[in-house]
Amino acid sequence: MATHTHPRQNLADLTARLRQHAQRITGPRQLILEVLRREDHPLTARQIHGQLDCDLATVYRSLRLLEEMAMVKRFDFGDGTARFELLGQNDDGHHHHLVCRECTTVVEIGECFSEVFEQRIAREHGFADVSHRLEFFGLCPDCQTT
Amino acid sequence: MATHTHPRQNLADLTARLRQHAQRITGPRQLILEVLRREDHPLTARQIHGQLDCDLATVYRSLRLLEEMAMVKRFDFGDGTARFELLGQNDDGHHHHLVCRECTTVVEIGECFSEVFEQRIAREHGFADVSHRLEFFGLCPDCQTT
DNA sequence: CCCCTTATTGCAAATGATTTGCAGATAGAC
DNA sequence: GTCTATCTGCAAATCATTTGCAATAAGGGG
Repeated sequence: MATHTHPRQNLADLTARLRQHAQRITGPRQLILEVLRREDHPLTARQIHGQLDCDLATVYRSLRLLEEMAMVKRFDFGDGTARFELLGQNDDGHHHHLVCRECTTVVEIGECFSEVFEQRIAREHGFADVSHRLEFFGLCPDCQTT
Repeated sequence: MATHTHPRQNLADLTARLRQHAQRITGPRQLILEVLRREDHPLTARQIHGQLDCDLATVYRSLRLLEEMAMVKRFDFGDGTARFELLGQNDDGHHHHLVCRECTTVVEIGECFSEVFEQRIAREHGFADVSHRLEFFGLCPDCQTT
């Protein structure tokens, strides 16, 4: 589970998962899943909305729902805009990214180095249920030729 | 430089540093430095403004200036609100935090584990000038008794 | 296949953090 | 003290995200 995989799940499975939790299987919800399914990288609500034909508010509402049912994971690259990735079954989606400061190209980083430290930090400070958020930033090969 | 220190710098030094870069040594700018100087933890612009008597916009403008001159460092805990900490001289301010998900109590984490990985990740993906952002989240001792 | 109830959508307005335009205020050089 | 460019305060603008509400549609029951 250390490696980040993109199983390219089929829509039927996704719909089934959606059905387990959500009240209604609606057009917008399926469309959002379709968009996320064909992307390898996290998308903003606005980017998703751009490939769809429904209200932006609906995109936000659906993403929140999908996040609550652990079908989607929210990432934060510190630019004030949330990004979303589809999660596989039984995947907690924990992984990291390497983001280009210039062009926002995203590389998925499968491994996680900080898990070991989580334990120690939790113990040292008496915290429970400790998780972490780690993202890398730099200049991608293309953007270095400035 | 691995440990995060709070030298509690004196105001004269801070003002001197401010003078090196900024155009004017103004009241608001000195006040903001004073507020940050007596806090051990990152503060939001609003929190700083609460202890001052100047416009919120001025606080934002000043923080931006101080950040540009590396006297202040901006942190992002993923809640949509930036937080700021005073930096010591020649301190890049790189360190991490352990934040309580309930009460937002912040523990400063001096050590950094990810530096080693930065190098490798940069090499593996051809990125240059790679940095990272890492924050831990959990439940502090007080908030576990729910 | 239609109906009915309730969840969901679209639209517009609200929110909250942060930024910006502009006219009046003020550091700091002379 | 004067003068001028840099600040500040205030109000309005932005941007991501949320929310109220009336209109719409999903899907269980007949």
